[in-house]
Amino acid sequence: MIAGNFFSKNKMVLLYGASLAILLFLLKWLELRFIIYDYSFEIYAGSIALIFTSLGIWLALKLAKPKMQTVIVEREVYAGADFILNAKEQAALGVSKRELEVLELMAEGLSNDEIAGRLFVSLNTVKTHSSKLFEKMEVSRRTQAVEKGKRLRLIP
Amino acid sequence: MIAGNFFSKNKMVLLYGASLAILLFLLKWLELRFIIYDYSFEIYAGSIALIFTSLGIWLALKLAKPKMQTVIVEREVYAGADFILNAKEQAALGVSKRELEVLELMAEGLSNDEIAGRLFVSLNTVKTHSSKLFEKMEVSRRTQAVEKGKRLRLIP
DNA sequence: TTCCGGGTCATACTTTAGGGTGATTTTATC
DNA sequence: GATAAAATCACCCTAAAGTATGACCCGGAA
Repeated sequence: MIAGNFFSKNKMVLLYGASLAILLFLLKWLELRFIIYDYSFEIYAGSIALIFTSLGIWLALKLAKPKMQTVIVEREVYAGADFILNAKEQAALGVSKRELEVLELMAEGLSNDEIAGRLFVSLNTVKTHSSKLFEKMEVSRRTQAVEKGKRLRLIP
Repeated sequence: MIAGNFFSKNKMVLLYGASLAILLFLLKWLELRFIIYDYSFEIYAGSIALIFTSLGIWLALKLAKPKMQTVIVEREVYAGADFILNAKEQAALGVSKRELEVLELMAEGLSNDEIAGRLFVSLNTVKTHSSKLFEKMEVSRRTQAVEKGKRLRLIP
């Protein structure tokens, strides 16, 4: 992409040079035909113009180069910071705080054993919590609990 | 698109050529009017150099401008309702359509057996799909797969 | 004080999920 | 038509999840 642009730019410069040369020759020809004042002066002026134009181009390209390296790639930040717990649903289902904690960790994809480690309790305790949670939420699997929990806004 | 670019570039060149011709003619005209090449040849040459250098700079900047427009800013606010599958991630992970279907049903909280019934395939097939899916997604549990799938926008 | 709900833990058991291997068939793709 | 990828299915085994039951502790309410 960048190399392509550079190539096209060079191409442009060359094209410009060619057209300039053609123009100058055309001028020269016209000059020779109609007004022949100073022969060597025209060549001198033309070459000066050519050289300094190319110098200007080169200078500008050289100076503008660092300016063009603005490559910005922005990705999403996974918004959803605005989570408010649906306390009514929680109360309606009779889900306790601890059970909600378990549900949250379930949603993160943790196993019962990992949840036990996270909450500093035994595996059996987590199992008890999850069992009661499933009963209260009227589901039979952790995946269902997570899905329903997200739907009822018990978890983000 | 490409033809258009080329045309506009050529247009630029032609425009430049025209302006160059005009400038040269103007110079010629000035020359004829005041006859400056006798005593101030240096001034003449210097002004030519100056004019054409700035012309070159201007030209180069003009041509370099479209290069700066290649900046693509991708901002996502994650509205929620409009789900668009992240095909890049799917391709990057090598997740097939069928595996995505299984993942979707997993996210709904269905068991492997239920997924098998939904897709009219055997339980073993679902297991194979899920196994490959987990391998590709680099997870080890369905809950993790669902969580990561939602995060990478493979599923709503 | 008694009672109850929440939290803790344990044991035993069943079900589901997941890993590994191998095979066949369909479907693109070159 | 050969090749590769996807989809299908089976069997075996282990790990994890889920069910059932019982027990203990603790703090607040009746």
